Amino acid sequence: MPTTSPRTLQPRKTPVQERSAATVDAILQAAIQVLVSVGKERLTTTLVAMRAGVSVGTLYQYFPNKSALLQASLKRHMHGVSTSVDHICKEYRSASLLTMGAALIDAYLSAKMRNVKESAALYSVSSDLDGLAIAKAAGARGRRVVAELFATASEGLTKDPEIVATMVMAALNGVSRRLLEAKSPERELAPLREELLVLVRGYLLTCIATKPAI
Amino acid sequence: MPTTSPRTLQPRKTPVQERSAATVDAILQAAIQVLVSVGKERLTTTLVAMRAGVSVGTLYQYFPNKSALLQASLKRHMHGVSTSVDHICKEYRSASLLTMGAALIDAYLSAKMRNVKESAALYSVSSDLDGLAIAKAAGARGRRVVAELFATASEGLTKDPEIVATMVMAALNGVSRRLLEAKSPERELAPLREELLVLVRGYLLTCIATKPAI
DNA sequence: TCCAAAGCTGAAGGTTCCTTCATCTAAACA
DNA sequence: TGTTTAGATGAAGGAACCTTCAGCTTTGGA
Repeated sequence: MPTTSPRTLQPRKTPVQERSAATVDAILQAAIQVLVSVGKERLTTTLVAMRAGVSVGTLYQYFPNKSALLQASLKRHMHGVSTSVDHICKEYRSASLLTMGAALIDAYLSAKMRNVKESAALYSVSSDLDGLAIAKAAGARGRRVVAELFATASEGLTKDPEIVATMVMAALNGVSRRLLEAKSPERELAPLREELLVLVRGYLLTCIATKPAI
Repeated sequence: MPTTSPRTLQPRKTPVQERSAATVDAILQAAIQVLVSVGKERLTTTLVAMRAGVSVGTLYQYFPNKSALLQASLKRHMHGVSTSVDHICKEYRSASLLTMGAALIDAYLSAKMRNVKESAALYSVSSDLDGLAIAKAAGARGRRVVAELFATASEGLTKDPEIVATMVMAALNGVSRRLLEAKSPERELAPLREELLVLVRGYLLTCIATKPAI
């Protein structure tokens, strides 16, 4: 019977044996697969369990409800992208602003393009009420990290790093989305990435006092 | 009983008397209101009908199913934005590229910001399977119209108008989205619009041969 | 080898909500 | 005023699907 879903969205059981960790992983992967193949509207917990090769009951041992399952999938995906961005944010501290911009674009786009179908399918999760909060949080976090990176730019910013980060990430998101909903994202990647570099470079040049030769 | 929904998403009855046209309008408005207040997940046809001050049966006289209702709402919203963009695309033919860019930003942002809650709520509709097709089509159309506009720029483009339009619209979309999911979009509008102008101007300057003074 | 804990099962309960249709009311028109 | 047609009603049918739980199987250690 559908109860009023408990607001705790943590797994109800934490894996202790190794096999159950594998089960959780299988369920999470299956959720993505089902999402990709039938879409969020027609995704059912039974379908996900089947795809994972377990029974529904097992699914509910690790996720209190369907929404929690979807949120976990989204978090996992977001975490992958965050990790990529975090990584280059550490690597490029104190570099030149244009280098940072280029590295950011590369990292973000390749993370999103690693699995196109998955990234595209998760947009539907990130726009319902539960998913939106996660997406917003991830966005805010990314913005903060990138702003901190920009603040270390060797040239020195003439603007608030926060707003510069906001604009760059917004442009990046806009292009990613456009890319992911294209008929053939792979084909469009190269030209759009190139052009995005131009866009971001042109903008970043307005954020520093002295303009470098290239 | 839920039948296999007919794939024709046209209204099943075309209003002939004036009152029924008013009814359709009320239903469409109510759909938006319910969407804003409870979200797509908890929107039900009965709720929409109640809000519109009619019975469910009436709703089903004009929309074959729930999905069609949502699609009609989305189309209506998209059409509003399209109209704004189309309008400035006619008005600014043969103007300078930078003028076009500024006008486009103004038109697009003010159309989206006219009703913030509505625009934000409709993102959830435009990411399910049915809505996505509509959103994609609207995006493609917008891109085409803007590319045609850019092609008339007085300076003459050094790049494919299509890709220039793609980038500008992607950036515009990215910033809109960021704006609409902010805690207080109204407060952020002015600074982000300003910065978006800088971003787009910087980019458009790379798309023409001779650079104007300002 | 045996037991306790962890993990797994899946039929069934129960709720939600879409959709229909027989019937009623209002409008247009002769 | 009577008739026809458009428009509106809302209770009820019934599909879909989330979630539970009593019992079964597997694992790991004593």
